[in-house]
Amino acid sequence: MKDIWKKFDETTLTHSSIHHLLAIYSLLKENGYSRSVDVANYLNISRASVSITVNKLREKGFVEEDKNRFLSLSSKGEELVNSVLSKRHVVEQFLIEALNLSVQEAEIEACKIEHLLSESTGKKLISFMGYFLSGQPDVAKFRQGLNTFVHVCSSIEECQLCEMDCFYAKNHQELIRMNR
Amino acid sequence: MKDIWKKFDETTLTHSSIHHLLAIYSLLKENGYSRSVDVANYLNISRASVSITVNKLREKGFVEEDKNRFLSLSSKGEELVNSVLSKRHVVEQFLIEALNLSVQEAEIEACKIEHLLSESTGKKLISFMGYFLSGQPDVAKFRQGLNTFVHVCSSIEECQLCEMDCFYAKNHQELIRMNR
DNA sequence: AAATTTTGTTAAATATGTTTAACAATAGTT
DNA sequence: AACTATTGTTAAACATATTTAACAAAATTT
Repeated sequence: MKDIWKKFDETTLTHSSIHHLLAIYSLLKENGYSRSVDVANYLNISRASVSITVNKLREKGFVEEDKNRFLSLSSKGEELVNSVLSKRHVVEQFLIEALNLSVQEAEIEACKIEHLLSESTGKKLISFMGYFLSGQPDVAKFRQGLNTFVHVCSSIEECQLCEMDCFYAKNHQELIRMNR
Repeated sequence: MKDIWKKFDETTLTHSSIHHLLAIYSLLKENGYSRSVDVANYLNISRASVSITVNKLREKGFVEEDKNRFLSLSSKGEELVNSVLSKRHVVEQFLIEALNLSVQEAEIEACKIEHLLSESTGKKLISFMGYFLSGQPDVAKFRQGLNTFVHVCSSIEECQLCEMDCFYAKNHQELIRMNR
């Protein structure tokens, strides 16, 4: 019950470690190989830092290293990367298609939260987006309505959407512009 | 362009610090006052840790302390708390209403991402949920369709929603159960 | 083969957020 | 007033992730 706020740090791997894995995956896909120095350049951090992190990831069984120190992902590592990339991808789609964020904004936002979403939430969002992108007539009408809808703040008591002060009202005009 | 993954740490305050502020806010609302020891008990961490963090928050101008060491939020602190609570609240609503998460699950997921969402994304989600909860006939039809919709994975090439392997397919039956 | 560059590691430092233990100051009780 | 309990701070320690600098090993170039 308690300590919900501590779940933020209760991840299998840290944000940083996960991005080491994502880097290895991307480099393998792009170049066919991945060494520590490539990861360092990819992530724009020092070789020393990568050395430490990759060794930990190897010890934990996410990464494998061959005789020439070329890196690859274990099946465990691949699974994690797949899960994170899939979640990132749906979140991006939701932000772009449902909330009208730009591709760049969506990329930034999705990268921050991708690894924090649970597997089940990720799957539910995939299901939601499967419907949202299905092209069904009811969905088309909904989306049309969504694009022309203008949310108006009622009093805080009535409005289910805010706490304390009205967060939304602050930049209402600005938002209308962005939301188009 | 680069270093999108580093934005994770580029927050005004850390997750931990923000939860110190949220604790002070909640305690003030609940009890009318808030001391360091109350924050420590609320967050279930040591007094020592709170002492250090609260002093930093005071130096940074988010927290004020009176002669008797009773804590309060500055306007800057209140603004941040309002923003975070508002974002948490919409995210929870989305997870509950659109994705059918339980209240408990939604609380956990929202707490992890609340402070990471940008202001503009928060507002766009509020607008989206304003429409989603508006009760309009088109929305009602959409939601009906959503609740009966079963997402089926096509091949990865066709499906826009996955990367690498199919993340969704793994527990398809399980998901259908959960999504009801 | 020798010289140079690239790559990976290690050590020392910084920053954050924790802990426990010791201590000081304040508050409450008898 | 004296004792006890509560509260806040400081110090030392640990964990994570980063840096720079020094060094060793490997690969490449001349």
